[in-house]
Amino acid sequence: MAVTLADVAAHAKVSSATVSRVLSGNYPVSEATRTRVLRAVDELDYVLNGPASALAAASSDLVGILVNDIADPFFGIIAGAVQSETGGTAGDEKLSVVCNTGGSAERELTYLTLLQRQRAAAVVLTGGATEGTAGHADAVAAKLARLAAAGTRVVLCGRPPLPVPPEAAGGEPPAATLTFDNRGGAQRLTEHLLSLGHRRIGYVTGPPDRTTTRHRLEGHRAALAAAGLAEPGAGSGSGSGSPGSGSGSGGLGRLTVHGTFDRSSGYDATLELLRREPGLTAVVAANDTIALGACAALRDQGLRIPQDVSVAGFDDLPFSVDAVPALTTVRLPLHAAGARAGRIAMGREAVPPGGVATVRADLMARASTAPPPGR
Amino acid sequence: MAVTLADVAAHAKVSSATVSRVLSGNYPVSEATRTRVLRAVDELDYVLNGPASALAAASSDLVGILVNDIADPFFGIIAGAVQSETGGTAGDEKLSVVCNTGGSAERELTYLTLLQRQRAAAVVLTGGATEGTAGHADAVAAKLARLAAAGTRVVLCGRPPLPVPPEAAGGEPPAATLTFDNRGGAQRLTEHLLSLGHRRIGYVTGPPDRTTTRHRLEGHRAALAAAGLAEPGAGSGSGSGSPGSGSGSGGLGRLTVHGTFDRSSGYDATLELLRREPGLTAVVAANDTIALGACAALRDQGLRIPQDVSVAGFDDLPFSVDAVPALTTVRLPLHAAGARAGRIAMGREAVPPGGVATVRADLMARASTAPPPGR
DNA sequence: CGCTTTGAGGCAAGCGCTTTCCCCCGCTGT
DNA sequence: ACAGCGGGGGAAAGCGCTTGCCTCAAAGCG
Repeated sequence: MAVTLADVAAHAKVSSATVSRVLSGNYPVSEATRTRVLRAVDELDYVLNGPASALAAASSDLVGILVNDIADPFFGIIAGAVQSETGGTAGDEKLSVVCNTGGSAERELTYLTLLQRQRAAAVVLTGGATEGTAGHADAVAAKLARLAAAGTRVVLCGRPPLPVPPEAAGGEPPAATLTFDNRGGAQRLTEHLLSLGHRRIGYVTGPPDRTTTRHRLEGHRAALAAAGLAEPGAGSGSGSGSPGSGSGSGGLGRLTVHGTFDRSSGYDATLELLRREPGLTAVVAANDTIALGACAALRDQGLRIPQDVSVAGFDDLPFSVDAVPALTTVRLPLHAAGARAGRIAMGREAVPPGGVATVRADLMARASTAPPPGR
Repeated sequence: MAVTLADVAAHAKVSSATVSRVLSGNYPVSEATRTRVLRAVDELDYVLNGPASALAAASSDLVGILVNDIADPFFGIIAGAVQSETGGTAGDEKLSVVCNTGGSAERELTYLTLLQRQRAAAVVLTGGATEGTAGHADAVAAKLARLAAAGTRVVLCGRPPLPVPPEAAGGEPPAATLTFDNRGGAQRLTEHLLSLGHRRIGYVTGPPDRTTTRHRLEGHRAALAAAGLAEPGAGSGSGSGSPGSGSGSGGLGRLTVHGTFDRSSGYDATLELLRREPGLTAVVAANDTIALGACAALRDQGLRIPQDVSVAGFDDLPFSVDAVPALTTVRLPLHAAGARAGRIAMGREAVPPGGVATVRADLMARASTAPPPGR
């Protein structure tokens, strides 16, 4: 039905092999022939058959990007940056397949299989891995190893490195990893609050089964602990290896409330925090979106920011600087990290030594934090 | 190198045809055989070769989504919604390929060709079509017609319908279209401001070569005109057919300033507006992001919102309700529209009669607009 | 009881490309 | 002038799957 290579070949009076060579460009073809072929391609309006090409060449030009939620600017920015490196650059353009996992390891696995099926050239995984469902995390790791073995480049961006498989401890890491310094950033943020004089600091976390959530909380607690303010009932940030222990909401201190990474949970959690500790002088949120909800809740309670209560977020999404007052937060260089991930995925940049690079997370002190009312 | 169908067949002691039938499921296979095959698939860790399958079956399970900028929540939300319908639902899961066109018709064309090459099952185009580069718009339309002819479902979401090709005036429209009521929404928004008593209303538009920009501006002017306030030098919203006339920034009234769809252009444009007309009592922005920039600019000039100047946006992105004060805007049901586009793309929902459906745009009057200071 | 119907599964022909061989032709070296 | 050589181009063998067609056996029928 459609125009095929053979049609073009006939039209240009050459063999189909020649046409293929002209199109792929990796074989010497005389100038005369090349123009003749190109003319024929043009006249017949020929478009290469991707599947056939991929089958014959045993490679495709698809790059997969797994995100938790594409509607969330956090992921949107990363995905966009990855694309800017993998996308329609003349020459070796790749098509990027963005897959919404919703943060579920199960769907992650599904998509990974789908991408494996397409023989994707590379896969970039972003977002926190869900650790909840025990078997899945391992299954994901195993799948990634298999993808890597099949020649797909695997890059993790903004998630912790894969556990090194015990059997192949010496081998190449199956995935290049760009991990954000969530722990350090969170720690610096809370230190900032402490140095302003805050002592009653509430914390609104993300979903308990995300590593991102856990690492940020650990940083927060480390800062608290260093100031001699360890919360009761909080097992301060220790080993990151043991998933099993409890489904999450146990063991949190009185000033820590779990939420999801969205605005309304930030709103509700802040109300809850206020109920538990009316004398709160600061609220730290696990991300900017939660912080926005926190601001709304505080304002609805008649509290002024930052005069009565300071608020801080994490991520430094574009809207944060426009919040009123401008939000103190921790900047994650999402675009830069995504772009780097994209370059690694394209094989244009070397994998960081050891397979893992930590991306810095800088404190952005802005107007939403100030000394507590007492001082 | 990889496990193939034949390997599975050998392992299960059946022919490869049978394995294929078991996997595709559209052919009667006895229960005993099916389990045997499935077991073999499992044991060998077999993954179908997508390209080979697509080649043989002459169809693929890719859906393309073209957006201007995936990092922009406007597009992120639509893309996410499309995916929720086309994505990993058990059974006929499709992989969605998100392509950032950056609003350039040229890149749009590039991606369309790439998708055509992949024999995509469907393509959803969002975002305003750039009309600037004359030939490209036609080329895009022609390409879409060709895609449609080749069996790819084409859906336009949030952009105007394709011009009906003169030759095939009676035929099926090549694309199903979901178009936002930008003109009507903008008109209602400006009417709202007028009814509050505003007369000196500044307008910050988007890029001049987008239909979205134009339609919103037309609605704004229609409202102005109806109130007897037509701006000098503004050819009030008339025919939408003639692209050629001028590259855009001519013909705008004194109170209209062009920007791009981003925050900083909103900031700059608002400053410019203030310079031109210090007595301004309201600023209408072509979208929420611009409005945020406008708010920042006004605030930096010591003006209060809404007591001194009212501000309104368009789109009702999630952050708009959290702006301080909450932003008056026009709500576009992005998620619903995207989901519907996805369903149409999957062939699960009928194309609207005539091929075109208009999606409503409702005024959301919030705290950022109030009567002007005089009254 | 022999013959037709029917369901399950095998055979093999491609799908449209890439790529390995190989050949042909014109050029250089001696 | 002839063997040698190298570059441009053709023939054809797959790549791994889907599917039309056919076979075979068990079941249904008169």
